Amino acid sequence: MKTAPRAQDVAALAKVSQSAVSRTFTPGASVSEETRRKVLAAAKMLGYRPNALARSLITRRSRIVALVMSYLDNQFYPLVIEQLSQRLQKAGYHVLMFIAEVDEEADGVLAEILDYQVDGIIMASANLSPRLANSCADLGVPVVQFNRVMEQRGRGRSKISSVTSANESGGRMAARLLVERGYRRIALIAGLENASTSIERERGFTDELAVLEMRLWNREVGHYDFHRAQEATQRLFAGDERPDGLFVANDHMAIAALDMLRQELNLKVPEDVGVIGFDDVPQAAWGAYRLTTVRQDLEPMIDATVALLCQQMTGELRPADIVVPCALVERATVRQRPPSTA
Amino acid sequence: MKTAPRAQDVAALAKVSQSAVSRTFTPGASVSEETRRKVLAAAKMLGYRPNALARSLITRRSRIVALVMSYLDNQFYPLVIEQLSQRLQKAGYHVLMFIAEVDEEADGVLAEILDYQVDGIIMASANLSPRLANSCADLGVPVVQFNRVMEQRGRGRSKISSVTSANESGGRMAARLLVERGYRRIALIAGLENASTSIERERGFTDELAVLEMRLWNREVGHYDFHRAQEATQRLFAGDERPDGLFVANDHMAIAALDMLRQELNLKVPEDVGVIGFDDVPQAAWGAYRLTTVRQDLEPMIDATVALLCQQMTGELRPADIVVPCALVERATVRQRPPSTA
DNA sequence: CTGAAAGCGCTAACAC
DNA sequence: GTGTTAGCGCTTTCAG
Repeated sequence: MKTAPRAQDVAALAKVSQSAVSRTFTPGASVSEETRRKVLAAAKMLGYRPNALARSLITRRSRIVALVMSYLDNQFYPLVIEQLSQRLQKAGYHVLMFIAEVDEEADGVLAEILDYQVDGIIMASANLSPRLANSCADLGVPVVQFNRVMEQRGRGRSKISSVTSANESGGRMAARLLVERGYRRIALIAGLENASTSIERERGFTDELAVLEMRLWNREVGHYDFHRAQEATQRLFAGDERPDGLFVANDHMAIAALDMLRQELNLKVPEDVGVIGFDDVPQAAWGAYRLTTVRQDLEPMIDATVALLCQQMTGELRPADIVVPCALVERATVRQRPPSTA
Repeated sequence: MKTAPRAQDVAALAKVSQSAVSRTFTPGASVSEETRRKVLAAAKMLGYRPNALARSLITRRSRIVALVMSYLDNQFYPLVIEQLSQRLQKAGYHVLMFIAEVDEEADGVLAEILDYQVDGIIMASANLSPRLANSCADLGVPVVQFNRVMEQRGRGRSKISSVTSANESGGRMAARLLVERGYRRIALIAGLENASTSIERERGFTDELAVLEMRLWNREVGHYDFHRAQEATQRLFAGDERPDGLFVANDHMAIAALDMLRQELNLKVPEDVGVIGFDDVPQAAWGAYRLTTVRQDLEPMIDATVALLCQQMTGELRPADIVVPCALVERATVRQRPPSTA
């Protein structure tokens, strides 16, 4: 267990100064072809690679980006991790992962993140307190929230960026489809009361219902959790006057609802009740579900997130809020046309 | 955008030396209650926290652990990420995440990892070349492979650790169950030809079949991929003499097979064909599938991984290979008793 | 283009 | 217990 070779060692072997070694490993530094060759040869011999920590200490750029997440049981987020890390890796950054407890404000973890001098932070499905948003801004560490926005949206220039899909508009689409297909007693399962995604989807949904001169039949909260969504479904369908249409704030819960509806309550979907989810996770397309849903377009969301963060890290851009359109994906949990008896 | 306060600044404000500041932030260093109080007060005023990079440079311990993964579409791995990061966080480590392309050897990414002076490496569902395994060992960076073992298993003292479940024994269980329940034309869908999980599960399965004086009816490779598993299923059931029992190397593919069997081929499970998966991912329990499967017991696997790594990082332990038992989970894709006509 | 020298922010001897 | 000092491995002036 020998210790790793240092620039000094390479310099000695190549018979050049240590700074020459540094320069060969610094893109865009001026070194003669001759020295570069010697250094590279010596480096290869020793298996030398620059110590990223020491480099960061002096350059004040760690090339590390923190990614804060929760809800990994919702398959949407693994996809986010996968794509984000790959894109960030390609851009020359490395990802420090933090799992935040669901529903807690991620403040504790954030202090630790900052200790590592990260160049930027991505918060996905995690809430950032305004206080910490400020201290990040003060330190010049850009933050982009993914799929979440801060409470006082729109009020004044926010200091942190966000990338979300058009949740409200997605909610509207769901409402329109359900009504158009002849469902009349329409209920909703919300996600988390304090999550902007859930709030916005619900608002869009109920607003559009109002436009169509209908009212929400009933409402329960599923906390973006599989089991709790099943309980919510049960409660929704416990009374005599059962709903016949259901909008669920995400696919993960919609699938839970579907299982409950079919296996436990012996209801037929889409005949007895129509169901719409949100996200379009891979499972929504699985043969046993074929869930009609509102798609969040992951790729442009990732693109925007990485672009936004990178530009802010290089100081090219100020914080911004980006909204990516949603699209309705019709599969088999909403009927194709209103029942002829209607 | 002010720059972060340094220990120097705190020292000045508290009217003590800079080393006093360092000591108050070093657990187990000797500082009088008096100084400690002054330093803490000053630190709070300025919002000081030690720079982890600078600290690591000198202590030669970064408290960073690298986690290399792929296959995030298999829900087993998001769970692994979630649990591992939480446990590592609790142990005072931070997680640098890398997504490796499926099927490539993760050598490229590993060099970058080592640049960051990580204290340890966990490779989950990713293959490490023996060459790099050696260079990690040389550098004194412990590696534990999660759910994968190196090719030349058993031969001499390996330099890196592994945590796996008893894949072979799991495969045997599957074979026994299928035969016991009267299935006779038994086929298999393998994962990846070069993945130890797939190889071992298959070996256990066919070996046990042999013990029971049966032979594998047919075999296809699904590459641990949803779509390719569906194609494999199609091929398996294309001929005249269809299999009536199917062991699939993981749940992710088993679900794909189930969809294909029921939706496309109009076969009844478990009547026409019995299906067994491997892993027991959350989706296997979903109402629409209720997949009979071999459970990998995640918690003890995580425990072992974290314990192993931590002990090796502190030098308490040499590399080891740990194998966690599997358990059969019966649900609804294998019939309860052999058909009476048999 | 190259080497010498300073120093990033911190910890760890070492004297006192 | 405390301050002083010497680096950790590297980048970056600054002369030459």
